[in-house]
Amino acid sequence: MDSTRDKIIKAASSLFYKQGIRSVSVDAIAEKAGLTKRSLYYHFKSKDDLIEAYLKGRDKPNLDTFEKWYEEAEGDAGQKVRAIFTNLARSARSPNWKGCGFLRTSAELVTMPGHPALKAANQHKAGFERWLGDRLASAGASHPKGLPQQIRLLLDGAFSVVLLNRDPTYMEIAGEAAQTLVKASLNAVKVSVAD
Amino acid sequence: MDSTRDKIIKAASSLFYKQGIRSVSVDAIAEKAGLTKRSLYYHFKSKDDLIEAYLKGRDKPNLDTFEKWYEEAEGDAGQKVRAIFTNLARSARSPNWKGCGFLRTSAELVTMPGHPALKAANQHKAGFERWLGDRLASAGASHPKGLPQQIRLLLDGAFSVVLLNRDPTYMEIAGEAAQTLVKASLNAVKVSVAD
DNA sequence: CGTTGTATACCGACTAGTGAATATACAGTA
DNA sequence: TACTGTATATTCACTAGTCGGTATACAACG
Repeated sequence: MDSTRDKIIKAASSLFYKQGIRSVSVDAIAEKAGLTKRSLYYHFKSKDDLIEAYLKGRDKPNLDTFEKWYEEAEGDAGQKVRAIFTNLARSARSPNWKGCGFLRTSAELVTMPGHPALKAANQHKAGFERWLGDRLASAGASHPKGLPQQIRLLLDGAFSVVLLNRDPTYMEIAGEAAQTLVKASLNAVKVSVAD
Repeated sequence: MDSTRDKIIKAASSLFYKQGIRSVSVDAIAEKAGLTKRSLYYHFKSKDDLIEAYLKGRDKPNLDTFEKWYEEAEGDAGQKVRAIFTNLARSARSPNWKGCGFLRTSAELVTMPGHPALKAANQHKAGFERWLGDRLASAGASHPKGLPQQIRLLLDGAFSVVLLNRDPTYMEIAGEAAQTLVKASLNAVKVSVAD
């Protein structure tokens, strides 16, 4: 039993992800949600408000998916990180896959720095880094200087590259690189402990 | 002495890069180019045509800049690759910097797979990988399996991340990671030769 | 005379957002 | 039980403006 507000967010999210922000009209969202535009404007004060709600609503589900992929993977931290990319590669093979909604929205809203949706996108990505840093730290790679950021760079790079060339192989390549970096970081710790 | 066509491409490129594709009207481009819309449509058959010309026009200049940065850097291949990211970090500190036009365009045109502009973007990125692969190969990292792709992933990742969070530090972090990967690849070759 | 290029003026479709009326649900009260 | 007040939620019809693209005309030039 979705509230009306939830129905609107669902409709908006689906359309925004599929087609982008500017190319989706408020009319289209209202129609998909099964109500008139005027009703939509009763629940949201503007289209910008809707964009923000879209990204805020994707934060937890996305993070939960990463968490699940990481947990159910076998092996050491490097292999578990790599598993995220492997799973993403599988997703990317679906024709419905359209890259990362956060990144695409940020590309479209360059003219609006400070837009609340961009803040939400930033918080989501920062949350991912924090989560990854925690996992890595508890795996022994204590204080892996810049490692979560490096992996995030590979992840967001893979999103962008595969969106452009539609070759999910790049997702696997990014996964290999991420595993290499984790391994290098663990070795560095081992060496410094041995000294 | 720019031809009318060149003036139009310049105006379009400037506006597209600054504001994105959909948010720029053909009227605005015509005005910036100093002619009427009807004249613009004499030289280009559609806005899509203009988008394609925009990206095609950016291919060589961008590649040349990378080439220059690589050549003028000191040190081994790893350090030269890293220099590209360092230079990019400097660019990214300018308020006019708006990420990678190819990537942003690809994010905006998700609904138009096969769009000629997307093909141009793909060719540009493939050209970058080829160029990088050549440099790496002649530096001794012969057939560095997936290395140019990995570095491209870091590069495009850095474009996307810095566009979102406006923190050029990530450009440097990507540069470090790229250097690490080059070094690891060179070592792997050394080891396999020693065996 | 014909080709190339420019200008004015316009088209139909679509845009985000709003004014004003109305339907629905539920509280207090006689 | 029946009436009334009020907040919530929804609808239709509309505004004022923008969009990509075009019909028509005409000027310059070889």
